[in-house]
Amino acid sequence: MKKQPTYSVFLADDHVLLRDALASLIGSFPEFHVIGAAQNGKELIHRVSNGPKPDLVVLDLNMPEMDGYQTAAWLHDHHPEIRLLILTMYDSEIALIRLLQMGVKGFLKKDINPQELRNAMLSILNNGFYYAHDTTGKLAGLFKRRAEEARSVDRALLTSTEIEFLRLASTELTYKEIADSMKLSPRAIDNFRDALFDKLDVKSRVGLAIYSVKNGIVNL
Amino acid sequence: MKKQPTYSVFLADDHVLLRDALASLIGSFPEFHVIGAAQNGKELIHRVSNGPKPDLVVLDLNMPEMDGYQTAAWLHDHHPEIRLLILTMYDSEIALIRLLQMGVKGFLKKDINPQELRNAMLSILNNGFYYAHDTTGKLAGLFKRRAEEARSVDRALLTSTEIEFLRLASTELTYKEIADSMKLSPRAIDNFRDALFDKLDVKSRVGLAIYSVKNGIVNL
DNA sequence: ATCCACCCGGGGAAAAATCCCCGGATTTGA
DNA sequence: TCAAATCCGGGGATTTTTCCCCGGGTGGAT
Repeated sequence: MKKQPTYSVFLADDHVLLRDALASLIGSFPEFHVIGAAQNGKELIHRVSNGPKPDLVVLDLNMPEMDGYQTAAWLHDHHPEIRLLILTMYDSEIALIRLLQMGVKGFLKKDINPQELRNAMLSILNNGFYYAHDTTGKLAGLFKRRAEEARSVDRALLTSTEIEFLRLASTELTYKEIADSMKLSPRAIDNFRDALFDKLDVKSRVGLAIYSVKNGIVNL
Repeated sequence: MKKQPTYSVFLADDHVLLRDALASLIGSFPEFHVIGAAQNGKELIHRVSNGPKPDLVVLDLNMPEMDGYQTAAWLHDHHPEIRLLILTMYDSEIALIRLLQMGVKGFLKKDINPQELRNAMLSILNNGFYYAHDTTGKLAGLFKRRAEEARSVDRALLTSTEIEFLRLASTELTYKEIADSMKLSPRAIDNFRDALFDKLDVKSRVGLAIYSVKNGIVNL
């Protein structure tokens, strides 16, 4: 029997090695105990639905089968009391805001040291949120712009249609085929492309594809 | 003092968490001991040059600063007696052959379990090589084709010019700008593009870019 | 020497992508 | 209710990409 209560944590990451490493690392923190680990969002949801609810879920953003975005959305809808910490390969303003809206309380790039992870988890549970230093900088820039012009935040967001378009633009389909696939006219596709060129600060379709990969919109 | 000799291992991976996990995992195998770990190829080379030489180097293919390809080439040139095990995110026939020519004795996808890693390391040191099951399949297909038509292996290889082109094709430069940058005529660029479309089985520039990302030719 | 693969380069044409112009419908918020 | 923003869509023009045709040079292997 323990005197002080510890937080329960559930993990999801598709890499066995990293998952095990995270599990044993988190288990070594006196404040936490790992109650389970899954290799994708689908498995996590299944096991959380049919088992004990963790205080905190640590999610890899880039997973096959069901990625961090989808999983975060589901958790936010069905178990809003569960805190979320997202691990990402890369950080981008847009990915960040998208996650914020899904009830994510913290982000961490994957190249972290153990102490940072512990700080993040404790901060989320005690303060309700956690932002790494570089993340903070991005957010600060964002809110600063929001003060200047209110539409900045909206501008920085991607709609689900835009995301769907980005996914298709990262394939070998032509815009015409993309239009068919999305049941839109080629003209509408033109608008999405141009809007995204502006929004994401790229100049060509290759730029869109690279952006999508970097931000986990497409999984390789 | 130990009765049985153990193999010395040096690690290189840019992710702290995974690097630490690998180090402690490998250290727990009775046959191995870790003599060092670096976060990129540059650091690895520096420390191997000025320190003890390991029996085996375990390398992440996708590293910033100096990636697995470059590092493998350097090791092969300067310390050919050191065995190499490469960890990759994705496996592709072409990346594989490229590494084979650099003296790499083994490949492993990153989503492995601990036992597989140990088997791989032992196999490389005892038998001189290691191929995972899926890798074996790819190689088998390759050698089969080689028997049929000798040029298959050459076909499957990328020249350094092609790699340079792929790198530039994964940016927002136009082909004309790429031509300038490579000091070639736009026509020559056309040839590279068409040859690679055929070789890599893609149909558009986006396909080239995605391929390059998947195979670590470009680092994000 | 001869064959082969590779590298470099050209003309021309079709398709795709990029970039302007524009209006109407719907939604959102003041 | 009115204004602003967003979404969808069209016309038209330019640039870029893609796809054919073609030959010359070079270096290695037989």
